Amino acid sequence: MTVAKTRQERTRDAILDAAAGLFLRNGFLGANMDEIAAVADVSKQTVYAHFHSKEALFLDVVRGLTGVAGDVHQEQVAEPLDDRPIGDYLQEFAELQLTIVMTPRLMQLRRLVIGEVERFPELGRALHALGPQRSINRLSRAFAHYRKLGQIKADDLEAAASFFNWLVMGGPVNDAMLLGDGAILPAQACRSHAQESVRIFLAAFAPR
Amino acid sequence: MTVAKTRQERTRDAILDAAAGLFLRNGFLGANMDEIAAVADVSKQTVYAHFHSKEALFLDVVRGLTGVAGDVHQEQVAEPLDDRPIGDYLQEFAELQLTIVMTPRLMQLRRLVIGEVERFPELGRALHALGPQRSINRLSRAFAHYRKLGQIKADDLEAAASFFNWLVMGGPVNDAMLLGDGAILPAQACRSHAQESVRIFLAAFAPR
DNA sequence: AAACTAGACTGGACCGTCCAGTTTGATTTG
DNA sequence: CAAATCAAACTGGACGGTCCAGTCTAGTTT
Repeated sequence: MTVAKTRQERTRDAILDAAAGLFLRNGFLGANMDEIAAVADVSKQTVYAHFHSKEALFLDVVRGLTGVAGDVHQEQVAEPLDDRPIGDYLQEFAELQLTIVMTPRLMQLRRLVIGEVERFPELGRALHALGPQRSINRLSRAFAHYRKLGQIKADDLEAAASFFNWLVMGGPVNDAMLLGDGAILPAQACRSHAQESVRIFLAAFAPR
Repeated sequence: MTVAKTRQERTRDAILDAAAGLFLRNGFLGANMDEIAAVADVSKQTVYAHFHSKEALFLDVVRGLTGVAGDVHQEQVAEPLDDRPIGDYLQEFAELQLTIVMTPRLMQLRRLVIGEVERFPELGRALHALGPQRSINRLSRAFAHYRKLGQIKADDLEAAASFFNWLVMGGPVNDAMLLGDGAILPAQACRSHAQESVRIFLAAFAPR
């Protein structure tokens, strides 16, 4: 287990935690190192002992957040390779996706990265690869499975996966981006939104 | 016409132009007033004669950009109220939407506003209202028309409009947000993307 | 007379460094 | 086993250097 942490590790985690909060709220330029140190309850010198610059700290923070986000998603979404009908699989996928991705923390991360794309383009690429792209890849693999079973009809599976993904996520994500965390869908609405997305998708991609 | 501008107006426009470029590239905190004055070829004092603070200038710049964006869209998208079949209308709508919205300038504006949503929430609301919401409202009205003609079958027209909108825009917009302006679709790809979006939508919402 | 210029200036924020001392926790020693 | 020792980690606060919003002044253009 990773239970026993050294003092160094605990300090480092405290700094990363404090920095995450302040960067997420204030952006890269809006956050300052004195406050990060204060919130982490650590001297400024210690911050610089662990991270040699504000930029390095920022990169570590954001990479950590995107990595965790990607992993959580990876683990929770069920595999398609059983005998469930495609409709059930898509419904579960959509609901999980909505509840995992549509959290204040992840929406703030997304805003932060988007706002800094000019300054840190690699963060945008990383969030893209671990976020939407990862979901689309998973869906593509599931679709290959369901195509063999004759439950779906499509030439370009990745394109189909992308359409389904944005059918589900497009509205909610973009509302949350522009309207703030208050626009995040309640769990109730997620169900019916997912349901209608699945209906539309299957109307277009189910054989017959 | 608005051809003859006073000196004051010309100066003001030069400042707004320079500020737009720098804010779009560097963000609110990343841009500075000395450079804005220099690029506008104007003294700093003059900048402050026209805008009493950096924040006021920023708000004017962003409101101007979102207003123009909304208007251009408003004017160019054709009215649905003729006897074209719904497929043709949707195809044109989608292609226009893609070419008008997916420009570097508008994507930069979107990134800027998203990055500053915490600091300036009203800008997020404005961009939402004049961007996605406006398109969705237009579509809703068109759908009401087509429903009367029996060319579409849906209970909640606004929900249907939203699904169509994000079927078209979801992937492209979000790619451009995270991957930068290089990820903007070439005109060629817009056509087929729009085509497939229309096919999916009509498979789910055309009667029969 | 109104609008604008050039550039010096103020006050404050903030990154990153420095340094003299203290705490922590493990190891060694009596 | 308890006391002494020790290196690494951390403290707290001062400080240099830079950047920048906003003001001021004295002069120029239209």
